[in-house]
Amino acid sequence: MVISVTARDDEVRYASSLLVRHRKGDSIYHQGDAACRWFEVVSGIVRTCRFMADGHRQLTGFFYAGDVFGVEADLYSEAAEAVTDVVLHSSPLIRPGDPNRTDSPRALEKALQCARRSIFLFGHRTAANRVAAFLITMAERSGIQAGVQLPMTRSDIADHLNLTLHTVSRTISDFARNGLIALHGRQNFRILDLEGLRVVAGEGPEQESPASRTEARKLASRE
Amino acid sequence: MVISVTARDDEVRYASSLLVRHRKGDSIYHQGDAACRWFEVVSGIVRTCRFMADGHRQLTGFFYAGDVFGVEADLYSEAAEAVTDVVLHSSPLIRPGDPNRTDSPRALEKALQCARRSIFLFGHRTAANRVAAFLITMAERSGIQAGVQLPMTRSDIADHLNLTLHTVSRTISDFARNGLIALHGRQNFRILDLEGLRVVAGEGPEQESPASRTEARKLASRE
DNA sequence: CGAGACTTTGAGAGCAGTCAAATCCTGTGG
DNA sequence: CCACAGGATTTGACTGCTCTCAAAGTCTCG
Repeated sequence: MVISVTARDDEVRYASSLLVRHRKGDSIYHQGDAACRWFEVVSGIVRTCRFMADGHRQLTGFFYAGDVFGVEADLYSEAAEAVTDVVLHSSPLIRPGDPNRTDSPRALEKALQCARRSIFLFGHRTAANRVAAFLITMAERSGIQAGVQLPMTRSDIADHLNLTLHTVSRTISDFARNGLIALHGRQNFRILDLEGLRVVAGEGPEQESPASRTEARKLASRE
Repeated sequence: MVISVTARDDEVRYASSLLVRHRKGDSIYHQGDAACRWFEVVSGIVRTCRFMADGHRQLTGFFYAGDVFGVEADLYSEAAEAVTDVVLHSSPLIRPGDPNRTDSPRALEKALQCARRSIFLFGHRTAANRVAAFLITMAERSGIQAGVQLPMTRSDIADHLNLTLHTVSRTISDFARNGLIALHGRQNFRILDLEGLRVVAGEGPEQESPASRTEARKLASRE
């Protein structure tokens, strides 16, 4: 069942369930829109972002197949955009005349899981910590070790990790120089040394000795 | 209904609902424990924290009266501790012989709301941004403008904002010197200039001009 | 092949972390 | 009631990591 998202009438708006397609770069909903539907990613990748008063962008999450976004109470507090071409499964949050939410606990749990993942990333202190943790997460989510895709731009990654795109770029280049990963083009990499990457992320076996932290820093430092 | 939390038998463990008391500093559950119950704060304040492999602590959230924590799927991914003496309302996540979760969508929504608040804080770039946003949040949650309590230590705040306790202390002192807030002892403050604080947080009216950012920096800078 | 966007790299400045020490509080014991 | 011990907080000096500003390089799409 595929219904164009341009339809506006309530019949479609409140259809219990529909599939929606969006092209890369499209906006799915805007920050401040009335929150009437929630989404589950069928294929492709979505990003949610919030625009701050000073003009800078915070990227609150990336959503892959199976992930849930748009579960909000009143207004969407963040925008959702398609990172790649996407297919979404969309359901109403509230039906007309029915004050009960129709989002299942399962959807909420998934949304919570995604939120926790974002919080976890921010627990890492340095740029190397955060980028390493991000790359590991990407590899785990894609399920493959070789040929992991990074479909988002460096700028997206930067706004997600609260760094600048320069720092992200430098750090990724350093990882490649130090043999932790191998880059194949801009948006494709392979992890060469998962243990080393975990140590740089601050999640490694880490003997708790001050020496090992110095070690991790050396690995992550340029040259 | 008050039942001591030291009881271990299943009758209590799976009681549909009970009140629990904890003293300041007590651990409510540990990272890695089997997640069998979730909690709603009746009074007092709770913090959840995750201990990273390198020994540093990430404080994932503060929970006030009405907030929900401990809603997790399998194991608790973070520890929960009492910041002050607390009273909690506790309910089982799963009942024996009943594979369905008993946490209501409402509890999940609250947990999600708390998670979003944490993510929001991290969207702020500088130390001044984050501390200002944190203080505003604290004031809003306490509902009062004057005499806002900061029951957690500077170290707690630092681990929550991903800063050091030194930077937190310096920044708060700067705010006081610049007339944005007034400190009354260590754990009590009053907002003197909410608009100014919002500007420093990067959430102010902010004319979008480069000048205003410089302005905010000056306000936040020492001297 | 060319235009444009995205990415990489470099140099310098500024902000936050580290190390160190002084000061302030709080609870305890005399 | 006061002195004291211990922890928490504040402050200072310095280092180093990340941001800013700038420019060159690379990839993609028409």
